Amino acid sequence: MNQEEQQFLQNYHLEDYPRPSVTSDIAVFAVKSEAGETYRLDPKKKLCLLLIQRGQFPFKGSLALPGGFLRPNETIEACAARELREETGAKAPILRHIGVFSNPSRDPRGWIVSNAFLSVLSEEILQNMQISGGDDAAHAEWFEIDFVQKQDDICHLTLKHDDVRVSAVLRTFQNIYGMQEFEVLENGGLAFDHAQIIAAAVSHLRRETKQFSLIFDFLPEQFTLADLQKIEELISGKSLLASNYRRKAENFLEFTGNSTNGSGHRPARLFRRKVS
Amino acid sequence: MNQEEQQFLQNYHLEDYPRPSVTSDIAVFAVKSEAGETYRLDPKKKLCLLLIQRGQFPFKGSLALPGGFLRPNETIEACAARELREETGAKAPILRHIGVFSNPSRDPRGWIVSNAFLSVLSEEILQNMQISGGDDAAHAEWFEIDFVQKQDDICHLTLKHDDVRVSAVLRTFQNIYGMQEFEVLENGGLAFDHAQIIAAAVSHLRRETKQFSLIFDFLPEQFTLADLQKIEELISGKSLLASNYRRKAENFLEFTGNSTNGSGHRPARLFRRKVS
DNA sequence: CAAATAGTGTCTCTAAGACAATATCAC
DNA sequence: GTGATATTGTCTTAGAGACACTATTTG
Repeated sequence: MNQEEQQFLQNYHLEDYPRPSVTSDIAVFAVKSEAGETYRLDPKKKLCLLLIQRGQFPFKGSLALPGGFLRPNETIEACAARELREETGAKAPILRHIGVFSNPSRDPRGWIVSNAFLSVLSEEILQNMQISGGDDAAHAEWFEIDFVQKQDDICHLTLKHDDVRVSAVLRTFQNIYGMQEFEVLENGGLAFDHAQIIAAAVSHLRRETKQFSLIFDFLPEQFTLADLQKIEELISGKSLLASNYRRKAENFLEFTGNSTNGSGHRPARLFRRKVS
Repeated sequence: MNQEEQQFLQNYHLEDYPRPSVTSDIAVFAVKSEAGETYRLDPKKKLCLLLIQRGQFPFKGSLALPGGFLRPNETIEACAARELREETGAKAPILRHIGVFSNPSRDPRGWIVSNAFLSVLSEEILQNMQISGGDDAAHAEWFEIDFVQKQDDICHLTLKHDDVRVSAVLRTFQNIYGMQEFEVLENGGLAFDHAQIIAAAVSHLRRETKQFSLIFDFLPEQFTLADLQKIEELISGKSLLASNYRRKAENFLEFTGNSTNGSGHRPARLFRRKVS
């Protein structure tokens, strides 16, 4: 670096120009088993999303995605991982950046650009984890999520936990630059533009699981083909024929040599993800 | 909004917390025809990327992607479109957000988070456009781009214009969150982390054209199957059999009723993108 | 044995790769 | 006709969807 450049940098002050605040918001998904199974029946499973109840203004008391402000000397991914850990106690093994939400009026506090992330936790990690609200969050909890595209381009997003139930309505369309986007018609009480971010996250998750990416992150190291298929069905919202799914999945799996037992029916072989 | 919330917002000052500057950088691709064709031979075509030569520090004189700072009251997409227009005179019909680059040391001026975009221009638009450097740019020019993955995970990026030639070397890997990423081994004189951004853009462009997305944006409204195939070949770096490509492409096309003529060989039917 | 889930085999249909053959223009 | 590109057809192989059938466990 020459002297002229050093001079330039010394006289250059980023603070002289307007800057937004930057945040990460994280949509964390997991599949949870229902406790109440009867003899020999497999446990029911649900696709869940981690939400916090906001303890502070704005949107105090509303449900929101965990997230927070980018700090100096960290990347946006590190910020997402840190905020998730601080607000919920969850340690994210994977993170996918799914979009930037920069509508100038998206936050009543002012000019805040949000980076949306998608993460996935396995039920195994879930059980060893105590989700807990941090300073900014009154409470973190798993909500059963349901996202369906009704007639035309109208999507219904439903989130349930015990007697708490949130229903948002969105419209999907192509923006002027050719990208699929969601517009919130009713936010159902969700904070900020988080209904829109959740819709984008589900959409992204569906794309990735279909091609055997992200789907393994829902499962422990060893799992059965039925486990894998159930997750694909939960996420896509469609039911599949086991024989065909098995054939397709086999390319991505290797047999561990182990099997399940004590299940009241034929044991299932346990597989793990093939490294390839 | 209740009074308590109003009070909160009045006392809340985003400026009390550290904030980064935020920029957009845009990788604009186009296919350009070579002038020197002989009788009856189709013109040669090249995949090109729009670069500017920086007129200011830092990286004064280096090649860089067009881009600039996010301003109040605009979305990050609007910022990308505006900067592209200001710096090069190009009006982007499409824009794809391809990633956020937030390494704290990526810019010597300080804490700057960059949003990378991908855009595509048709040769038709190209001809009606006078690319011109704006205030920040000494010069905007189209560079023939070549991006190949050699043995293992090493990628070579080459950019050529007349006697100017830039060669960068990158390594591709999965980051700790499971995403494909590029690490710059030699930046070949490109400014900032732009070699990394260009690699991500090419990678994204290849994914999208393969599924008949973005590919039509290179072409005028009416085009022949050979036009379409040539672009797919330029982007993917592989050559295809016309008969097979035709069969696959037909699902996305509709015949206009028109044909080419005066080309010295059998006329080709002109198609347009099927709306479906 | 019955209930419940695991796993195999096969038929059909569609899509993709390879490649041969024919068509049509300008000179 | 020749050179160049456009277009059609066909053979083969790989993969997905549908579905019938067999296998193995526990109470």
